[in-house]
Amino acid sequence: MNDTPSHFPEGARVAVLTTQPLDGPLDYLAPEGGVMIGAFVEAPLGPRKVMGVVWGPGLGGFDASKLRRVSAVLDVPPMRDEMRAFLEKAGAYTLTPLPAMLRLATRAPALGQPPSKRKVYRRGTGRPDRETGARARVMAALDEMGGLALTLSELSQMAGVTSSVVKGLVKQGVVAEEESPRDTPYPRLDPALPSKPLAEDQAEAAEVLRNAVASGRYGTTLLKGVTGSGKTEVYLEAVAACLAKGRQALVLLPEIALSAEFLTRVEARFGAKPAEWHSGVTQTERRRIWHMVGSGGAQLVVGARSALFLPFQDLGLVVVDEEHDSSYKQEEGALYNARDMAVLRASITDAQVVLASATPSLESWANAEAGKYRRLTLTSRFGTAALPEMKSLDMRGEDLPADRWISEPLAAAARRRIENGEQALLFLNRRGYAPVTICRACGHQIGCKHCDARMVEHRFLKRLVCHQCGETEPRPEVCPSCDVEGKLAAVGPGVERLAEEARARFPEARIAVLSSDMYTTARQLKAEIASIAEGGADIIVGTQLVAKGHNFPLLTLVGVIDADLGLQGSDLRAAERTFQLMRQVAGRAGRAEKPGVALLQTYQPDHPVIRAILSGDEEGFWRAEAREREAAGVPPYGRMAGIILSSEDVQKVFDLGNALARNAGALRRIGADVYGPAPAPIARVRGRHRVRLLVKAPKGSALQAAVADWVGQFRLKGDLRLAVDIDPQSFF
DNA sequence: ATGTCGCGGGAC
DNA sequence: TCCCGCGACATA
Repeated sequence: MNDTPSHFPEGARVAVLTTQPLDGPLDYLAPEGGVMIGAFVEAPLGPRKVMGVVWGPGLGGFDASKLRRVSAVLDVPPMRDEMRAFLEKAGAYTLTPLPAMLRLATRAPALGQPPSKRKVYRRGTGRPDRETGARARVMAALDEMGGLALTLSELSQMAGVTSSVVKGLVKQGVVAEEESPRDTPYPRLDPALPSKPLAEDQAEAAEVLRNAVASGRYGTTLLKGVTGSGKTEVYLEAVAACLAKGRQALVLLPEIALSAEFLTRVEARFGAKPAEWHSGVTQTERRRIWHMVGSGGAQLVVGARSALFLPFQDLGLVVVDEEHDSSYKQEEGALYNARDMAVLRASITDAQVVLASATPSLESWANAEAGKYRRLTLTSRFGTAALPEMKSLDMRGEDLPADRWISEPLAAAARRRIENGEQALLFLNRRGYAPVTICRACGHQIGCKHCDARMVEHRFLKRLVCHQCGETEPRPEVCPSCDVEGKLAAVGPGVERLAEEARARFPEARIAVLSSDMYTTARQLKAEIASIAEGGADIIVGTQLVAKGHNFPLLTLVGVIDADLGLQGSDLRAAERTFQLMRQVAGRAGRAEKPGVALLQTYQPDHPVIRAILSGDEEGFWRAEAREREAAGVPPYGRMAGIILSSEDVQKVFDLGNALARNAGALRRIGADVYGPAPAPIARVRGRHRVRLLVKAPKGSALQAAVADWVGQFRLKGDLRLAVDIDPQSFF
């Protein structure tokens, strides 16, 4: 079957894939001593030397006399066959050129170089000339480590001494100083430690997952359960089974930088912290993880989506927590959804996938419904918490002034909670101060110069911001249309304006605002969340930032200011997103020590989505949603369309890119996913321009024809490729 | 990505 | 006439 040679003798023709933005691998001659397939090498490219991977036998079709020789084989274990297969399939799936895929897989610094060293200290053989308290503490600290070495700062901190005490002991040979590579294995995790007691349905689900992992085969399970039903404990048992089998596990989290809580739970279950991979980890640590994952020195990685491209030696389980979360979509460079890539990768390495969510994505729901994914549902809620009671507040009967949004019943409910020492959340999913700025002199609404959206006033930032393409400008004093001064008025609510109203309505209460543009660093945000959780605020005014992650034990009331907000407009996924968001936000009041309530202010209490949210009839909702999509010709999974264009007329291509951005709203209405702002969908590759447009459309459908036709209007010479099936299951 | 080549325009 | 800077181009 497999006739690809695994070793190429000196002088043989080999294909080498580099991270240079070419179309694919280039042919080289194997170096002295030959080279293995998958080997990391250094190869000459023009006047430079670049890193690459031996991808296979030479492709030929290039003048043999012009071939150059691979200049060095790097001292890194070769890339495994399955990793190459994964990168190729994932690249084909997402229409991403292979070099860009390789870049994802080599996101660690100084790959080829030998590991840097640092000094470490352990117990030596000598005896101290004098016994002092400080010296005794150093010895005790080292004895406690049972032969494991410590760094100078770790040791002096543990012993509570200055570094000179340690240095003094080193001179006498009491403490041994050694050089040790920084790339050290992670502490062993012990899957045999006892788990938390599990409720009956948790125990059953855990057993199913343990058996699935034990099978050593591919399979995907959708693990569904409301907030607080104990999904984490259940999938940690799958992780335990995987580790016990000697295989590696990966847990993907959407907001990893904010997930200190999760790491603590892992430590409680397995006795040590796992490796942590996200954009915030240091270069040294990235390198360590990359190497340890490859050599088996890391059993469990907890990470962001890019952790999927680490060189696992034997990956047995991938958990995608909050699988519906949109941050699994990578929208720059390579375009992919980590949820789908997890399924693909697992199928290649005979691993299990657990997709965990309280509100699964329509795609996963459809795959479970079709029998492609196993489904496990957790119903009982663990501990004392109960599902928050959910009620609608019919706003048609409320007589609110035009610049106020908190209804009387909601304000009264919030007041009662605060008086009890509990917390209330006022939720409005709109960043900034006001969504519309209108000129009272001429009626002009300030729009974005680069796309079809309106500019949103952000008073905190003192700017107008486009939420579609990211364009910002200072807040103008005069109307850009009629030049009249002082007539620009803010219309409609944003979270900043809601906070203003809350401060006026509840002058005694401590009010915290949680919106992403108020915090410049994740650290700041993390600190604010922690302080709120400890009771540092009475009222939280927030955007969807509060829907995720952290648990607020004092929060017993969730008030949704405008539950209909997401249902306006004609976004194809509006219903799905609103349903998920409302259930998630309401769940924030379900984790408190006392039973909570969620109040949804709405003008359409009879809207089917609002009714589904209130009744909790998820199955019914998904079925209706799937039917509706089918009727619209837009199935949960569609096709990815890639358009590769020749640049006969460069300006036209850029016009297309700008048109894509300008018409992003219109495209979304027909079900297209437009990734990135203005020229982002365009990549220039060797004189040709590549535009990628992701469309969920079945082959041969009217939608697909419409997009092709639309692109055709630009009269570009190029081929429209509508090829790749986007359901990861269709790959195997 | 990035080094090289070739060309146009400005300074001398 | 020289040289700088920019864009196009090729990389095996």
